[in-house]
Amino acid sequence: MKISAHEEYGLRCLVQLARAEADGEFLRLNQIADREGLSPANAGKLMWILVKAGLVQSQRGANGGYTLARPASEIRLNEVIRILDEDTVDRFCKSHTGVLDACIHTSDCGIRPVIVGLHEIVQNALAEITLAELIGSEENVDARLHQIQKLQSPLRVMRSAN
Amino acid sequence: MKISAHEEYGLRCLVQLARAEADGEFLRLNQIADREGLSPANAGKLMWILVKAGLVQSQRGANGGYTLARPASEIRLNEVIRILDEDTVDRFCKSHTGVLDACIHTSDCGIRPVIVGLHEIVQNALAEITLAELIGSEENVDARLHQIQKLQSPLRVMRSAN
DNA sequence: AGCATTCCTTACTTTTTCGTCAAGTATCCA
DNA sequence: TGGATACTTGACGAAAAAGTAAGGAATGCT
Repeated sequence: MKISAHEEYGLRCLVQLARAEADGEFLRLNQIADREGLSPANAGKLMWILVKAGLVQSQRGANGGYTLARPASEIRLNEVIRILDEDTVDRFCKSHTGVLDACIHTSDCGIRPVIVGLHEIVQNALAEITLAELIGSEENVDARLHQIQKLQSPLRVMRSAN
Repeated sequence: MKISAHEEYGLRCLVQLARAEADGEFLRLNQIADREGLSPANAGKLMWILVKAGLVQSQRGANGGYTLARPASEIRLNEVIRILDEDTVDRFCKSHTGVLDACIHTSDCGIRPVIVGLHEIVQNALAEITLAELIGSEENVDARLHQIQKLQSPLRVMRSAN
């Protein structure tokens, strides 16, 4: 259970665009790549995925570049992760109805709901965070995360008393 | 953000052992492999990881096989997933102190806490489920999952009113 | 119109992960 | 003690993911 390179780097590129959002300026591919320390070719592929999904807009030619298609405050991380996943997931489950009910090989054991439920939990947590919240300091983001997480902790506290 | 083949299959093999727990019987490699539809060679490798981690015990020779090292009710899924992850994670972050604070390349953006926090949320959710709870019907497991998830929902309900 | 800039697209290479095989070793039973 | 059973372990090949490279297409400037 870990996030892929696509997800992490794609998200980072989006954060760069969110930072540039205030200026209303376009960010060139080289700028994005430099700031995240990855090759222009690689960043280009990531950006194309995000463009295709309608999350960012691109402008070709001189003075071109990338910019967010919507305000950063209206872009939630669950959407971002879902888009960046699709590339790799599509092959596995061609028709992913809803979440991914059909992906898991049919079996009579109780594992399928675990996998599906786990994804739901992750998606719900990600839905609580917007791109705009990621451009602040690390402390703020961390606090936000633990605020979300705290809604989940009562059970743990009760149990950890044994 | 998805679970790897190691994680899914390893977990399934453990569920098989949990089912056999009541009989106090050992399960041979072939039995496990047959019931989960994977090759004996593959299942063997998974089982060895679990043996090495101390989660299951193995008995060699005639009448040998595998059995859980602890009661299924005392094995939580977060531990299982962590063990099955380690194999692939070790390469990435040699010294994973605590969760995985050092894995993420040092950067000044706010993404690191997102990744770390996300893992914490997943781990906490998994910590609420034991192996014993997975041998019931799918409906029960599903209900258990949504019970855990519900602790997280108030925020979502508030927001979805816009 | 022509040229420079920048994104777009496809194909290829490398790396990592997944699964298989076969030889090795321990245990039990007759 | 000998043989059968069954786990152990390292090496190998295939498949998928990640990253790279190069030619094509659109845009703006002079």
